[in-house]
Parts: sequence; structure tokens; C-alpha cells
Amino acid sequence: MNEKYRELANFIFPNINEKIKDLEKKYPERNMQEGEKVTRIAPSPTGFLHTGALFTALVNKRISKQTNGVFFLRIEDTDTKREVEGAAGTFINELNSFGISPDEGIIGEKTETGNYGPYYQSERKNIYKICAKELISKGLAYPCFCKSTDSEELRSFQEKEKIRPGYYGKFAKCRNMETTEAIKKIKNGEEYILRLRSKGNHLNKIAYEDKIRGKIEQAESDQDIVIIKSDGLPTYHFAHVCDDHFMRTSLVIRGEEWIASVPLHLQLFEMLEFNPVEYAHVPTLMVQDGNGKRKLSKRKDPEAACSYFLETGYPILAMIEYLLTIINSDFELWRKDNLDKDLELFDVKLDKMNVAGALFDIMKLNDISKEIIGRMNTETLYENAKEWSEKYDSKLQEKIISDSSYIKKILGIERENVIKVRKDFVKYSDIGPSITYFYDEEFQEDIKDGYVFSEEMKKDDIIEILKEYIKELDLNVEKDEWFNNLKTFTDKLGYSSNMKEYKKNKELYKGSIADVSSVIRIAVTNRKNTPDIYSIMKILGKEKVIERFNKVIDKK
RNA sequence: GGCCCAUUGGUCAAGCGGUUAAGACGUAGCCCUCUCAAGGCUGAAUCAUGGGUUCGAUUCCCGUAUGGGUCACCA
Repeated sequence: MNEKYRELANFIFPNINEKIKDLEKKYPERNMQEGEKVTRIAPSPTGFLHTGALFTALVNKRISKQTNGVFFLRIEDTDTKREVEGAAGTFINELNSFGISPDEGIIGEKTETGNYGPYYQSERKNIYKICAKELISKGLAYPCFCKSTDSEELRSFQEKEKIRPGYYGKFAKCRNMETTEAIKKIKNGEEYILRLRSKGNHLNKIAYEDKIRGKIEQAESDQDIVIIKSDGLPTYHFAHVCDDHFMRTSLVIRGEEWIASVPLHLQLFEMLEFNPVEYAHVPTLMVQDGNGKRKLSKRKDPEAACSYFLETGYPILAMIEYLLTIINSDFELWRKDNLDKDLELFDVKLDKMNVAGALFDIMKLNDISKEIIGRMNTETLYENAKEWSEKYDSKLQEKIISDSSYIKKILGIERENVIKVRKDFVKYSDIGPSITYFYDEEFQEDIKDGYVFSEEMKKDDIIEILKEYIKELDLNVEKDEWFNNLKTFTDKLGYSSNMKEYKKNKELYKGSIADVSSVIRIAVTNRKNTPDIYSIMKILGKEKVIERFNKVIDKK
């Protein structure tokens, strides 16, 4: 009985002499202590780093790190049709940008490290063949000659008859083919694939413990799934089991879309006589769509690609902290109490993770981000903006390198004050547009279509304020004194310097100090809202301020 | 459609049989104030639904609805 299977196995894989037990020796169990987890991220090189993948990668990284384990990266390049040139490199680079570098495996597009490689699946064909051969020789796998048209027909028949679809039991045509006939067909050059001879019964239930979701019960798999495709490469399922066994992964943390195939994977582990791995299935990141929610989609949502956050200049830390709040919502509380502590000190708990797909909330990210930028000191902000603009904003980069002390003054407005930190930058790309008035050329552009003075302000009053203020303006004093001077000036012109008093008796005054400041602000910056106007004038210098006042007076 | 998973304010969510149902983002109002931002205070807003179990259900069980996942020689 076994003999004919062995013959078939030898016929299909004549050059494979190694056995599974040889692989067991070659890739020995890792020397890990109890509780230390070996995790991994295993992308297929089909494009960019998806935000959801970043999320999963973060969880994997954190779990391995906090258990003192290992986190490795393997590239699942078994789908030659969908493979995108250079995608693996992009993936690893972006992962590195977010500080989620693997300890082992692919650490650069062409570099890998570790004793469990190769880490590109396309280079592991031999391993899959060894495993497949052993399965065949035990009668647990068989060649199948069905064409894709055959399986389409099968499926539409099953659908029509309302039978559970799939290649299983009596629908598995090639399952009971005599090995002699199979050999004959192969000799004739017929194309074939390798399928699992499943021993499962769909009526049986199997249960397993998901580290995030708890107990999950599902029907046993009875599908004779494909393990080796006609191109000789393994399917995901087969590769997952072989690789995570021989790479000695202990905890597979992956997206919830895999839950349905766990029974199959468990069966595969059993048939290969491997110890199964532990599983944790993370929820999918969703996005609001009308009244419902849907998966983040790369076509519709720019934030589906994590490069978006790099490009728009969110601090890496903001992204990581935001993701952490989704992973464990008590992170926020912890963060509040441990503002200066390293993020690594927070323990991610898988069983505390919410299992429903979370909506990706850009407002929340923004809040976290502006908090983080707000807390940076000028020097740090400067360095970060410099690094970011070098790649993504040449205009800002030019400002930064042409006069770094000038831009440091700008970035430093109301920043070194720890009590009232300005939080008006959400991301680095907000910097450029908000500081145009510090640069004459851009300011010219800003006033091209006129000034934004309020309609209620009379032209003559504007001119009067500016003309008189030119005489009074003194920037060689501290801010408090400057402000007192402004109050005196305000009163002198018939405006009220006391807002409370003004609100009570509006009719007694031409306006308030708010109106006066507003005129000055707009003349200098052509914006209604800016940071502290004293600081701005101080940076520009008296000469330039007066020049701008005169520009308004001339135009009016 | 079968199977699996889920369902607490607009969002992220604490909660594990008895709570005034935390907190954060957002939102509304007020205070502060030269504008904005920040900050302070206050407010509005939630247990999908129907049955059980129980002295008592947001919490436990069953059904329904809704949402998500999955049913490839893709991962």
C-alpha cells in the first residue's frame, strides 16, 4: 500500500533526497525561554506598505520585544503574477522608517540575516518539495490533473445544487486516481498540481484558542486544497505551515482575514507532524464610508498607504502612538501618566485588544500629532523639519538651509514657554504655508489679491493707526512694556485698551485694542490669525515692519 | 447563501450580575484673551433588538437585525 505512494513520490521528486527529519536538524528549535515569542511579518511584495500591515507589524514587533523574543521578516513571493518589482525593498524601507525593523530575516532588499533562511519564499522551493514529497509518500497528497475550467464547472454546479462548494470528498476527482495512471499522465507531459488528501470531516468541530479573540470554534476542513501550484511554487497555506515551522515561529499574529483558514492550517501541521503555532488575529483597520464602514482601500483612501504619513510629515512617534491607542485603549491613560517615559515601557496585551475592526480616525491622529510637535523644543522641531523637508518639501528645505538661525527664531515663537505651548502644527507640511509672511517673496504673493482687513474697518482709520504707530513703534523693549505702550497708543487714538470696558460701552470708543492689533497684524502678515504679533515683529525687525506699514498706506 | 467573528455616545473605548455607565478625540457654550492656537470650566450625546435565566441584567443564554471576514493554482 505504502509502496505505490512512495513510488509516486519518487517519480514526482526524483532529485529530492532529504527528509523532513533532515530539515528538523538543519533548522533546530530556537533556544528560547518560556514565554519568549518568535513573531514575524510576512508580506507579499505586491506594492507599498499598507497601513493595516504597519499595524500588524507593530503588534508583532512589540510582542516579540516585550517578551524578549525575535521578530523576523519573510517575503512571501510565491505569486509571480502579482509581484511588483522593488516592492520588497519599499516595504522594508518603510518599515524601518517607522522604527519597526526586524531583528532577523530580510533587513534590506538584498540583505538577510539569521539561521533560518532563506527568507524569500521563492528561494525555499526545496523545503516545500521535501515536505510535499513526504506527504505524497504517505498518501497524504496527490497529483491532480484538473484544469481551472474543471474547477469552475464544479463550482457552478455546486452553487446551482446548493451544495457546499469546493474540491473535497466525492467532488475530488483525482483523489482516487491510481498512482500508475497518475505517473502515466505525468509521463505524457500533462500539467498537474499537488493537492492535500484531507482526512477531515466537515461535520466535526475543532476549537482553538486565539490569543486575541479567545476560543474560536469552526468546522474541520475537508478540502483537498492545493499545496503546490503548477508553477512548482507552494500556496500560502502550505508555505505558511512549512515556513513557520522551520523558522520556528511561536506566535503567528496576522490579519483576521485568516481566521477562516485556521482549521486548514491546523490540519496541515498535524499531517506534517509539526507542533502547531499559536495564533492571534488582529482586526482590520476600517474607514468611515457613508453610514457604514469598510476596509481602508488603497484606491480611495490616501491614508491606506503608510507612505502618506511619511510624506505629509506626521512625526513617526505620532503614528506609533495612535496605533498603540487602537491596539490597547488603556495606552492613552498610561501615556498621560508617563509623558516622558519610553514607549517601550508600555506593555501591549493581546487579550485587551478590541476584536471589531477599528475606524481609522485621522482627527485623533492629528490631536496626538500636534501634541507631540507642540512638546518638541525648537532645536528638535528644527532638526525634524529639516530631515523631513529634505525628502518632501524642497521649498521649506531651502528656507532651512539658507538661514537656519532665522527659521529657528520662527519655529521658536511661543515654544520655549512650557506653560503655553503653541500647538498649531499637526504635521511638518503645515510649517511652510504658515510662515510665508516671514519671507518677502512669499509675502508679496500673499498680498497679490489685496489685504484681508475687515470690512468694518474704515480705510482712513487703518491709515491713521499705521501712520501714528510708525512714530511710536519700539521693539527694543520687553514684551510687557511693548504691550503697555500699545495700550497707551490705543487710548490716545480714541480706542479702548480695556476689552471689558469696551464691551460695556462700545459707543464711547472708535473701537478696541483688538481692532488696533488686528490692523497691525494684517499689515505685517496679511493674516487675521497669527501667533503673538510682538514676536513676529521682533523677528522681522523694525525696518521691515515699517516698510510693510508703508506698503499698506501707499496702496490705500 | 454556508460557516466564523463582532455590536456601549459621531469616533476610539473602560466595564466582566447591583456603577451617578470611566477616560480620550470630536462637538456646543462660557472663562481667559491683541487674533488664532493653547489652557481652564461646563454641557449635549451611548449599552442594536426581542425573548429568557435571575431578586436584579450593558454584563450570562437563545433568536432577530446590522456590520465585518471567508468560501482561488492570491496572499
